[in-house]
Amino acid sequence: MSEQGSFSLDQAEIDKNSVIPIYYQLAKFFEKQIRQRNLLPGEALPTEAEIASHFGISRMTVRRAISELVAAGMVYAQKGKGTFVAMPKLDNIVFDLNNFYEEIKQKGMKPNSKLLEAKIVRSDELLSKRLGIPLNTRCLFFRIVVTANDEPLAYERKYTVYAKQKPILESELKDPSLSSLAAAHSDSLPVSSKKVLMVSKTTEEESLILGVSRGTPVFLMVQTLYDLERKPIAWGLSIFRGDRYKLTSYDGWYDE
Amino acid sequence: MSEQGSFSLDQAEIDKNSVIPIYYQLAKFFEKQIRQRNLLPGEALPTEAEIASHFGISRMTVRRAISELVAAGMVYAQKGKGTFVAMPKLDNIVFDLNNFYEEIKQKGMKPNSKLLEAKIVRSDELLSKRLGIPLNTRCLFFRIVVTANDEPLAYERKYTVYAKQKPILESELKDPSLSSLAAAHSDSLPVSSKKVLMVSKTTEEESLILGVSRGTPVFLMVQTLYDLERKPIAWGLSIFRGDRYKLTSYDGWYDE
DNA sequence: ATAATAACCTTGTCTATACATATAGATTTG
DNA sequence: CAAATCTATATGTATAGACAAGGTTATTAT
Repeated sequence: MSEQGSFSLDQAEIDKNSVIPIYYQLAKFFEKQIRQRNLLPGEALPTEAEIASHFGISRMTVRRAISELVAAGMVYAQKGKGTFVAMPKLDNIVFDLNNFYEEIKQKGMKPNSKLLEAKIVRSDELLSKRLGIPLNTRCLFFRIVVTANDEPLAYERKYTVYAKQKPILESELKDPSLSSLAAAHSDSLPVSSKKVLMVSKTTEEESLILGVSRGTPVFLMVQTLYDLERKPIAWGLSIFRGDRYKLTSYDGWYDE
Repeated sequence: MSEQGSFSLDQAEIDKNSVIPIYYQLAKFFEKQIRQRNLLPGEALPTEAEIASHFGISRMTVRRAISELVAAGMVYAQKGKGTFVAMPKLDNIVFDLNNFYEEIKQKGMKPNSKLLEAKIVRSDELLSKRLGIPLNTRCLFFRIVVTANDEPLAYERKYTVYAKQKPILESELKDPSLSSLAAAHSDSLPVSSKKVLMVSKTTEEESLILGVSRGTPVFLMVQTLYDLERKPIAWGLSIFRGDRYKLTSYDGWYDE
């Protein structure tokens, strides 16, 4: 298992006499290597013993450095195996609209997602720009309705590049999230994302599908997924019924 | 400086022979004490040496436990002084609408907030229920417009209990955030909050103030602040122009 | 060949110690 | 009296070593 990345411990400049703590210098070194893609997701870091002896420092100091990266979610350690670069989490950290599947369940309702359409399309000018691909490239298009107790809550339109040219599996329809669709059909994995949350009114089509009158205020979320080379690989637009959905956030850490 | 809280190290049940790590048991003990208000914000934890000798464990193990709490933001350590319980942060972790002051500045625009009105009102039924106070209690009422380059962006209405009966200071009008208003005029400090983000259409009054046509889609944020006893001490409603504002979130940790 | 075992490597926990650095209060000094 | 210095105490960094426990691989026994 050879490391094909351009990573090497020699590139690190650790000054043991600096006022900056060694563990901090070391943590920043690894963080930089990961951010600059010299260490890729899934790759192993050198073992703690290797790092310690390479720099002539204590293993505990190495552990202190790595624990910073673990806390930041950039690496994960497995007892007996090693420490590995994590897959970037594309969780919604700012708005929780995507995870509303769980919220619906907690309210005792039955969440479901119905696929309205799944087909191969040729990219027009707008889609080509959004996905950074030539005109008329073949892409996958999905139209999905998310329901709670069979009442429509959200309407989603999603596009991914169609690199693998493989058929759409039944199993994918159970989790039609943008990142899993992108992982299944593009030739690379999503590692970063951009989300924009806006408010809007429903169009004629959206009103029909969501079963609301035209012009109902809605949340509108636009999401773009990127791969390691910062190339967009998927694009999606979700519309959430404003009369049925709200975002709640509790701050502070007291019981009761 | 006597600790008047019901905190004592004796209450901790640390099992040194348990499979659960000592540092973890210790961290959970302190977390529980803080959550149950036996250790209040600003109060000092016992020193690391005290804790270590009390339980007959190493100081490094104590530090490991405390570092968990520091990472969780529940305590902060000051070199040479001690370790103290932190004030709960009421930052917007889920939606960043409140911090849009900064965002406006980053776009090279000039943010400003104009006080439309600040007066003492008697609570009606609705406000009494929201703040958990008797009918006709005296409260402070604020109406604020936030502008960017003199264009109105948001309209806010805020209520706080008027416990201190002290006049409204000029200085408060520079930072008319709900938590600073509550801190200034209620008899306790806000330590937790609830925020709800919704979409709506503007009313006649809101349209006039924001300078948009009636029925424009807007973000609507309702915020309630609570003190240590879970008593609501402030309530606010913010309306953000949907045609001028959007929430953007970037996930993943790669450069460029 | 297959299965059980042993050896080895990895991270996880814990100890005891040393010194650095920041703070606050007491003491000394001008 | 006031400023400077010392001293005690607190957290911060770093070390070396021991053992635990999960995981992999090579060895051995059947």
